[in-house]
Amino acid sequence: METAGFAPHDHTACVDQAISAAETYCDTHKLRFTPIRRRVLEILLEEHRALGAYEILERLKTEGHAAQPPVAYRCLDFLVSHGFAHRIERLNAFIACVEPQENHFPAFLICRVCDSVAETTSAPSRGLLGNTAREAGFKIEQTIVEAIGICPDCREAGPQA
Amino acid sequence: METAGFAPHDHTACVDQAISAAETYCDTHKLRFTPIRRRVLEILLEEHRALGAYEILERLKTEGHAAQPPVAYRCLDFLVSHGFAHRIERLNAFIACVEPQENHFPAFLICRVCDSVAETTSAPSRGLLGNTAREAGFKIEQTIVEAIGICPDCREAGPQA
DNA sequence: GCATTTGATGTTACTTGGTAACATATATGG
DNA sequence: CCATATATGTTACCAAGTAACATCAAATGC
Repeated sequence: METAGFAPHDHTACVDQAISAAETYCDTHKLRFTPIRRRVLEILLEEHRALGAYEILERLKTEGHAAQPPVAYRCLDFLVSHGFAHRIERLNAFIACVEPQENHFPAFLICRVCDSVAETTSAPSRGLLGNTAREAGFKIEQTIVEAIGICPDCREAGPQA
Repeated sequence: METAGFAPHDHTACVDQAISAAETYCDTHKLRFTPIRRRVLEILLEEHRALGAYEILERLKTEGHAAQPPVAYRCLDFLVSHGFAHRIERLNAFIACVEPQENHFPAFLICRVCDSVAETTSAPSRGLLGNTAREAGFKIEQTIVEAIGICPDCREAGPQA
């Protein structure tokens, strides 16, 4: 399954690398990278697509973890608030960050046909939006940028209008 | 209640004007601006803030309309798909468009303290995001841009961290 | 003007997404 | 090793959204 960058790459290595990067980051920032938090991040990395909280919960359940909704949401809150994962508002779903701690202005390309998600960057608060906000006295803390459209694979597969 | 532009204006006039603009647009485009669609748009315009579908439903119910969820969602789908209203993903809510048919790249400033929403414009698909998408072969059809932060009123009212 | 078709509304029943509140366990700092 | 903070487990709920089907009204063809 290759959806995140619409291009192939060595997936096993990217999972391992991301996990150990997260481990290192948590060590140096005195965050607790507990087994269940780690496991949820692994699931997101392995699937390499946007997963709903309840999908994650299902996987945890089959693996013998406690699996009431708050379990998943708490892990996801941790991962999102520390930049290891992102929430995709349009899909009510979560996806592992491809560049943790590096990119603080993530933007997403979301295919409306297959729901694949690619992460990229954008800084709308530096442009028109930022100016407007400044003039209005609104202090921007975070931006959500999600582009909806058709990914290259679905485009080739046929016109969906 | 002044939340949309963080600045005062003549609200009664803006409701009337928006409704008759919608009416005219529907006439010329052979769309059916039915009583319930009109009423939902009026509610959004009157409240002048982001409303959940179920809040709208409550109001319809007290006014004697049918009020099962699909009633609200269908009206909202109509209003959104024709540009009379927008969906605020972050809030799972809907708000009347301030510039129907004019601005096809809406962006929103959302106060995380009072949930007020201001509409403005942004065109991220013209910048970095657009370039990345083009290179990847992703065809952008719509963009969601929502900035989270603190509005001027809440900022004055006191520091909320 | 009447039948046909198309689009809108009404209604039931259900799925998915998210959280408050509280009990329990596990680290970590004195 | 005790106190405190933080994380996990669990119950019970609330909020958001939709599929499917019945009914109704408006436009269209004849």
